Amino acid sequence: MKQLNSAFLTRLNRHVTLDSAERDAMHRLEGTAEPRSKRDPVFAADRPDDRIAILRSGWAASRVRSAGDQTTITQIYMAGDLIGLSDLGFRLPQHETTMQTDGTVNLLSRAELCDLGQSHPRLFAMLLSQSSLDATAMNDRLHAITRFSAEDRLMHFLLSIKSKTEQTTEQTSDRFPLPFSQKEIGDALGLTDIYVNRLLRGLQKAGQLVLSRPYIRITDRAAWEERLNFKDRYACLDVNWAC
Amino acid sequence: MKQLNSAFLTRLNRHVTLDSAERDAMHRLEGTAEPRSKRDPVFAADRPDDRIAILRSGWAASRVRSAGDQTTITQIYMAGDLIGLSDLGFRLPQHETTMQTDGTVNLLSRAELCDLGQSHPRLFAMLLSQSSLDATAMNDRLHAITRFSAEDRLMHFLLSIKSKTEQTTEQTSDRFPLPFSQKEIGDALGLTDIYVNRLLRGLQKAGQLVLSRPYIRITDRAAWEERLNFKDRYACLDVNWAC
DNA sequence: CGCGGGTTTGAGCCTACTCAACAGATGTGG
DNA sequence: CCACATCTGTTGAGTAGGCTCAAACCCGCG
Repeated sequence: MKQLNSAFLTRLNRHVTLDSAERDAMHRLEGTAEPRSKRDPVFAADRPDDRIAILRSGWAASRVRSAGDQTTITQIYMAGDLIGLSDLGFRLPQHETTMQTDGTVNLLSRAELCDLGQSHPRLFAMLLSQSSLDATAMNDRLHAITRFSAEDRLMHFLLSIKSKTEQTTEQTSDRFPLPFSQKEIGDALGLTDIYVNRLLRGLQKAGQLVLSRPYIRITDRAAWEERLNFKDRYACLDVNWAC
Repeated sequence: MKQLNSAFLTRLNRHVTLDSAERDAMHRLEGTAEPRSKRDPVFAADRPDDRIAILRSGWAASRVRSAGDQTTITQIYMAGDLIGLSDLGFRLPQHETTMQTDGTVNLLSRAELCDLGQSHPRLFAMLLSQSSLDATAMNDRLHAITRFSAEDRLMHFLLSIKSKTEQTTEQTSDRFPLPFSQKEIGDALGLTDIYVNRLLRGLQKAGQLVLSRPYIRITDRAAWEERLNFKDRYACLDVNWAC
């Protein structure tokens, strides 16, 4: 299979068929890929940046921090995700986004984004769809963190990571990567690293989980989804509404 | 002061100056207002609805529900807010949105939204800005719920409601409306109604709060903002980036 | 070899929950 | 207009889930 040049398009490709003009527009837009190492900021930290990024490979994460070591991981990005949409309404980035693994990104300015909106409204609609998907996933996550027990929260987190990896890569194996320390998982779930550890060990001991760093396998995914009433939003995305 | 016809424009008006063509476009788009009573769904529940709504007056709220009475209020909307952006990527609404007070809404189809994008890209950019603002507020909220103590969570909630009301109405009084039962506040914060009650009474007894249903007054707002390191995102919105 | 980041385990504690009961509103039908 | 049902708010007593503190272990790395 021919490797598409655009990570964003690769993602969309399973939902719509694009004409060649649209493909070309995206390719031109994405330009060249910049490498980033683990822990690097996605955007250079030194200057006010009005750009957005398309993550081409690797994982990234956004954090909110407050007094002391109070940290929350608010977003997790994988190949094809758009980074910086939530900063569009501000002059300065409100979010701190760093690479979670080594990877590459494409940077584009808001002006380029605008041009896209006018010349290819359908692509723009897809962008909106994608961002609505993120918002929906966020709502689900908020609900899980707000109302679930610690164990259910952890399960929900793992299921949603798994769903998202499936959106990105063609992969039928149950095994999927989990490039987070237990502390970081805690920061995503509102738990202590220590408690995350206990939960993981517990699940592993109960045979529900196989942990082989940095990979993980959920033994009986269907049972978990049943138990949590998990909805795979990624699976029912529909971007064919553009005029 | 002349009352603008568009709730969305009224909101934007403090950030940008719009030309008359843009105003006209919005007015045409919004069309007529439909009344809704408290607890009514914003969108008619019976048919798959591909529309989005602009809330013209009153408050609305979105909920996520899971097994039993596990409910989370994920979004709170006030006059001028756009409802349904997070469903754009789906055929069926993923979110259950109901009126929190009596009010009125304007409904528009996705097709109309698309037209707007092409004919008035600047308005579209503002729409994106607005939605990025919501996403940012959501991230802050996630952080608060994830890492704050119950009392801090409640304070954060009240501060953000207050900030949002200021965005909507020109109001210098410290007093602001809080059209939620204690159970609903709990659903927004991940707390029990009983515990919300204890917290509210405690704060009131400590003189930090004055409660006169359905209004509330924060006695020393600055102190709270200091304590929580509260950032008023609404205040620093910048929509002047359209090409 | 020492060092630091991540993981693992134990013991004790506190925050926020549960259950229960009642008082006040609000609303509804006769 | 009252009687009844329901929703909301208030308070008390007891419980437990997830936290804190502390210490060890593992592993890669300089």
